Amino acid sequence: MAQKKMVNDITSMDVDFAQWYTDIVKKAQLAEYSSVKGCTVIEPYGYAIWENIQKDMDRRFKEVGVENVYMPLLIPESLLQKEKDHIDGFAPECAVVTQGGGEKLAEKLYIRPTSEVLFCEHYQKVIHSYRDLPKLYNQWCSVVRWEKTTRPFLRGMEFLWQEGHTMHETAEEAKEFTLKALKIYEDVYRETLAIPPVVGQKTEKEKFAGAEATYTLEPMMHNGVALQGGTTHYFGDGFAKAFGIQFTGRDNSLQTPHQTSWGMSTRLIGAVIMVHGDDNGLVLPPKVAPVQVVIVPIAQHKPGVLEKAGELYEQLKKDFRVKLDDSDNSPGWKFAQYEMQGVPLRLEIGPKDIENGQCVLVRRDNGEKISASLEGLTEAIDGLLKTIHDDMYARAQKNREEKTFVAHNHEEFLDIAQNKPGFIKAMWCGDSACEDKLKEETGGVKSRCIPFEEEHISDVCACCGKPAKHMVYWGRQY
RNA sequence: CGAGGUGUAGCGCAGUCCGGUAGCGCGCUUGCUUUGGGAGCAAGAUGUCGCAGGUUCGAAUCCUGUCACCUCGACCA
Repeated sequence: MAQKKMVNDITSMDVDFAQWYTDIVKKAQLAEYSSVKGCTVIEPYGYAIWENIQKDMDRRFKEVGVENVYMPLLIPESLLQKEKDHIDGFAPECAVVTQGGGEKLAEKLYIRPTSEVLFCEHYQKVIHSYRDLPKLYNQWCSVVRWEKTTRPFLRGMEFLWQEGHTMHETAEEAKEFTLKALKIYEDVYRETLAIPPVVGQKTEKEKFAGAEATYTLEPMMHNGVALQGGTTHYFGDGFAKAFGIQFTGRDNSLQTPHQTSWGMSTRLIGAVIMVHGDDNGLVLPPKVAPVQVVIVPIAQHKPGVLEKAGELYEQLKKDFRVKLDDSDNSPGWKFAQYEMQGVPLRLEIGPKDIENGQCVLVRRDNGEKISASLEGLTEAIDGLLKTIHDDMYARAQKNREEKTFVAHNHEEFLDIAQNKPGFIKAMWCGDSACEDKLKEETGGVKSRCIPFEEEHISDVCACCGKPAKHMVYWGRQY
């Protein structure tokens, strides 16, 4: 970071990245621990970020015809067992209700780890004709997975997410929608969160339990570690057959629909922290920042200062999310506070500024101070927020590029895995045995995805030397 | 679940080895002075020492158990 460290409460990311992350979560007042391991209290400031992400995603879903619904929290064991791969994948990490109203239950109820089977049970009841398709449903809810290690926003026992579940007349249409959902997610990353993820398909070994194909978005954190930050799945008709979902087709024959599901979670907040944050705290993309501009009056007890600050607040709040901090804390304290909280722009207004008909704008992302005329201030701020977004995106992209390495052979692969944190681009034969071997040899480097834009690095697999089928991104993950 | 570490005021810590009834800094409250990078002075308030047992006249301190959190592994969004 070129920027000087001005906030001392936060551990430097170069000293201890994990501690840095925890410090930000706590100091920026995003979340607090609760008395149950892995279940965190999301505080107002953290939740406001989630609400902004939600609004943005929800709008995009609705633009393509997706409708919101709500499914139950509890899943009967028999229902979960209908699709074998699915229960094999999820049962070990489920919380199960065995008692209710003081009585032992005749059938165990699973707390949803994901809701595929509930959607299927419902779709079986409401899909009868090709005229009922497609069904494009989404729900905003929380799910529970009994994780062994937990971290706020990155891995919790309970986490908030959205899960989309769609049914289509043809395999072709379902496959297309799987990619359409992926594109929406990619747009959210780029346009809203200012993060450039690597996008591609999961290998057979890494795909979702019960899916035919899984697509993924893999943003890179500041320290070179990947985060699986959203997946979309094409299910074929496997679940539909297991649940007896059938419809009468255009040719009057009985057919089975084809299915997709896709989800993104509060983990996105973790990604924002670890992609954009610096040693002074959080750095929020303007599109999701709960406060886009904070007004800090200087020498606020002097006549006219608070009045002017109030006027600016009234003016700016028409176009931006603005906060006026007229508390008695010193200006220095306020600067540090809003830097920790990642507010994109700080507006300082003091007696000297008022005399000159200007104010001082300070960018959180690079610390730049700008004297701005009070004339045309709205336009200036609007332009600055856009520039901040673009610059944040460019920095994230640069970091990803600088921490992406090419391995032409096995030796290079192991050397990079050992010495250079980041993504590795290398050829792969398609055999999951090679994935296992590389993971074992490197102590945790796994295939991230087969990107849509593959490059030709060599003719042979970087592990076994057999003819290569794909170029794969590899890396360590949270 | 394996290995290591930490639990004392809202936060960060000292005190634990060698038992004697609780301390520091920040924050908080009130007042005055301050305000362009975490303000100053003065006066105050705040603790079942993670929890449960045990030893002892007496336990933050010794013993046993237990829980939580953090870091590193294995598993996952």
